[in-house]
Amino acid sequence: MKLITRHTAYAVGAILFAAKSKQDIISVEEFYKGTRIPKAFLRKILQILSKRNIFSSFKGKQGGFRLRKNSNQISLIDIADIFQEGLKINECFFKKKLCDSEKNCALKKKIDDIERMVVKELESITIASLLNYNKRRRLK
Amino acid sequence: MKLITRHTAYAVGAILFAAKSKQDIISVEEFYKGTRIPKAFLRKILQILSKRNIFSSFKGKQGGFRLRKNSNQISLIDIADIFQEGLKINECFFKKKLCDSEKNCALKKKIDDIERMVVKELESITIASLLNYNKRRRLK
DNA sequence: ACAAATGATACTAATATGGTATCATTTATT
DNA sequence: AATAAATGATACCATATTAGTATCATTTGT
Ligand code: FES
Ligand code: FES
Repeated sequence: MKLITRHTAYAVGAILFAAKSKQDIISVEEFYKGTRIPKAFLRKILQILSKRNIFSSFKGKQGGFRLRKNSNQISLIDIADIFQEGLKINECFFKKKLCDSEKNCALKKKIDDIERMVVKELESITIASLLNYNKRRRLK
Repeated sequence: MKLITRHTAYAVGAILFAAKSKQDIISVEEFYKGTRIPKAFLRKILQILSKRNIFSSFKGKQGGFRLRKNSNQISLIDIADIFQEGLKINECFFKKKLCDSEKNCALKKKIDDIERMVVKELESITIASLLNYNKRRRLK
């Protein structure tokens, strides 16, 4: 079904790594060592995340990225929004005819409802909640 | 987000059309007139739906397709299952490393939960419920 | 015999996703 | 001042998925 794409998942991976790290500024190289996400790709993702203020970035020697928000202030929906254009609600699946108008298209209405549910769920999943999940498991 | 693809939506359109029609056997040409879904494509979709026992098909002159199930016995999940391979639950988004093992990957767990929710919702949307929705609107 | 239908299947086109490469710019260090 | 280590911007390529067309074979009513 692909609720999230690899971009999103990788971004989450990078953010999780940064959130766990005690280091302040982390370079792509270091992210790579921690996550094994292909370096060039990872870099592009981090650049985008910087532009969107999830990270701040520092050029030049000793440069890298610093997580800019607290882990409970970042939710999956934020990340998915950045990388998945399609999060916007779909338009008419048909080219009319099936339903008199898009406004009272049963299929569209129902699917839109589900999408809204999914969005709400994604909102509720924060980076912090992911960290916690892992921490809890580790205790057992 | 694309919970359903065009294949699925078209299939639903064709099924709705057949369910509403008083005609018994309907040819692709007639489906086309009713739905304006591209004929060749529609035909392929109907063929697939026949193989999957949603329609029975009749070759030769006066042939076509007859809806084989009652409209409350067909749910969106049935159709989506046929046309969207990806309904199966996703595998690891990464190539390991981020999480120790796929079994206790927080991200995957949470996304899987949402997917199961979506599946349940799709199950609850029957062709009959779509027909009803439209009927109800029309009364106002 | 023929025309009107579907079956099977191969092919093409468009789009979205995933990923790489390169040159420009900035900055800490020496 | 020179250099090396970093990101910024951006163009490009590769792959997969989705969407759609075309064609030949087969069946069947008239
Ligand atoms: S999907 Fe477009 S009018 Fe129903
Ligand atoms: S997504 Fe694969 S181990 Fe977490």
